[in-house]
Amino acid sequence: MSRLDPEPSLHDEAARAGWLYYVGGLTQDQIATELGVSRQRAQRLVSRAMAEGLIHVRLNHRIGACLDLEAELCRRFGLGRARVSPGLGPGGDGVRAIAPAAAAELERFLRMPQPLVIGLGTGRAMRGMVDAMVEIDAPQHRLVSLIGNIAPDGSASFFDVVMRIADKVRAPHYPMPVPVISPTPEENAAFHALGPVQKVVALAEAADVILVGVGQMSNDAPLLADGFVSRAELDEMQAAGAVGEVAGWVFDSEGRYLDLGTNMRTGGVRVAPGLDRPSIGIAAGASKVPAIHAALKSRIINGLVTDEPTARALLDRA
Amino acid sequence: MSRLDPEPSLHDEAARAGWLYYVGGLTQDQIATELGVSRQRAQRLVSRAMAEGLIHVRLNHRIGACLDLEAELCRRFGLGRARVSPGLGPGGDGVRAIAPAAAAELERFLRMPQPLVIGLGTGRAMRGMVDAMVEIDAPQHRLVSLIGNIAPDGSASFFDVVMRIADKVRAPHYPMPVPVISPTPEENAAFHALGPVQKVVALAEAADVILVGVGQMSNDAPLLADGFVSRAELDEMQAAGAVGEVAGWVFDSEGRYLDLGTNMRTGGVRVAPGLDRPSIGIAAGASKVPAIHAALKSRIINGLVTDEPTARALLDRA
DNA sequence: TCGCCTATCGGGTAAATGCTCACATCAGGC
DNA sequence: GCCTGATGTGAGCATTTACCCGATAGGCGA
Repeated sequence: MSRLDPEPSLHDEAARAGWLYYVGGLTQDQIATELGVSRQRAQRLVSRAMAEGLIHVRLNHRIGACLDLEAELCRRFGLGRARVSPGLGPGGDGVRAIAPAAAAELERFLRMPQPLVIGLGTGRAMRGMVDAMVEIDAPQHRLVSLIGNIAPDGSASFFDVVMRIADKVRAPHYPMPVPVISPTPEENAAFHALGPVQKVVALAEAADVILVGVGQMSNDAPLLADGFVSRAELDEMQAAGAVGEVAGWVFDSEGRYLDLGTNMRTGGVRVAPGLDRPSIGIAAGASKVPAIHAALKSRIINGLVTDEPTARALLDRA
Repeated sequence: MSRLDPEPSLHDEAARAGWLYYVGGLTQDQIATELGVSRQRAQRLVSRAMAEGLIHVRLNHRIGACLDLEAELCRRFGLGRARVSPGLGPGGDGVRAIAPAAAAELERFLRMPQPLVIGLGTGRAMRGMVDAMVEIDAPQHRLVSLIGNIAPDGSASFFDVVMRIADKVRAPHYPMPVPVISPTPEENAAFHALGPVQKVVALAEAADVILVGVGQMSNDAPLLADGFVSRAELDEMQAAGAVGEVAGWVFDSEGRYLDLGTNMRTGGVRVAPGLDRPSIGIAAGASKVPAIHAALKSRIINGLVTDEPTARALLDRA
């Protein structure tokens, strides 16, 4: 039936194979016949469709245990909103578990008709969220990055969360044109003195909704791994009680931002504790529990998307 | 089907197994270990999760060939909206193919903030649509059935599309409290003279959006199979040129409603040709091509959700 | 033009999956 | 008390899938 098509692209073919497999329930053998390719190619197309995120799978059932955890999180931390995904077992990846729930949460805001300014952080969890979301037309909103988009080594691949979302929803987006962390406080101040930067900062500070990842500050902190902070500086901040960071801003176990280390040179805007607007953390994983707990305590975040084991650990702590 | 016997723990377990399998990518063996059950049970839970629609799969890529068909359908029939799903191959089931697309279409309307009156037909395609849709809170809308909900044999299982949707979106719904087809025109008129019926009819006639299946009127017409029309009457209507029906109202190959047969005794409201509001047909299958074509010609429907082979057949015909 | 390098292909195979069947359990009726 | 049908369970087995590997073709620089 697709014999008349001039040249279906690889993506088209993969999408079709995935469709036949997951929706149609055909075997890969049947797909191979249908598409006129070998079994092996059909198998590759199917797995490619999945790997490239052409196929979206969602769970349409709220598991009781997760609902209970959500209610308890809301109660214990006074949250406006909590979503708990089922865990993926011992070897499971927290980000993978929460990505669909985070995407649903983002989509919820995107589908609101009134124009919103949506402030966004970065990180693996945010990236997972983007990959899991579907395309929606929502040009009424504005997407603003809370964090600088200039990395020390110039690589920007890590910071395209805002761009990728904007791409999927066809909404205007505002990257923060400053270094994530400048070499000196002076340079950081110089950047922030620029008119265009101030405009983006003002927009970010007025964000109606904030979605951020939460980073931990132990010895394998992402800030260290990605080269934003030196070992010595990490030691200094740890000594001062650092347990986590949101949008690059480091805080202690009570969720108070520190006045030292990289916090003196971090670009972009910090999420103010105790906002009345939604400020939702997207984070899961045993190592992040102290960081999430601190951010919840001081209400840097007033909403949370996490997974089952992390939720349990947070509640055990309180 | 299992709506009446709620088994929360079983559902939870199935949902969890499906989650681990489809989202987590675990093998059934690992799931069995994780959940502490036998592999066979894990397998059954996974397949149950799929069968009961706990797991939703959607294709997040518009295949080029389908987009082309959509554009061509819109152009050729002056449609406001057309959606074409990839076909499912020779043995494929059209309803299964279009269910996700139809669900997405319905969800699009449901997510609109302004209150809508949504008129709905029945049939396998509509039923598939409901099963494929996710739960959304949309209490601002009203769902009204276009077709009577009293079957000749009293069974109502076929007519709970509106109820099921209302269930999923927690919106008020208005069944049409008349027989689908009354034994005599007089009885039908008597029903329609009742105050409450007139209110529902008025609501249905003012519907902002209409979603209907399209039935065919050949010798294996659903109206005959379900006992709404006798063989003799079907013959009579076929002789008069009947090729299809929408919400029980039979029309000829030009999409003109007939003035004979069951049309004299059909309850509910007929979809007026040439409405300016969206009137979307949900239908696929080779046997329905003449019926769909007729409905499109007279603009009983001005939008269409169908699958690839049906779309091609419709275009070949024009 | 040659030769290398990379991506893809198809065959083969071990692992994973789903299906059927025989049996256990249990509630309800005679 | 015993039958009986419905429902669920585990084992075995055929089918299907995922992955490894050598072969091959096309791109690209020398």
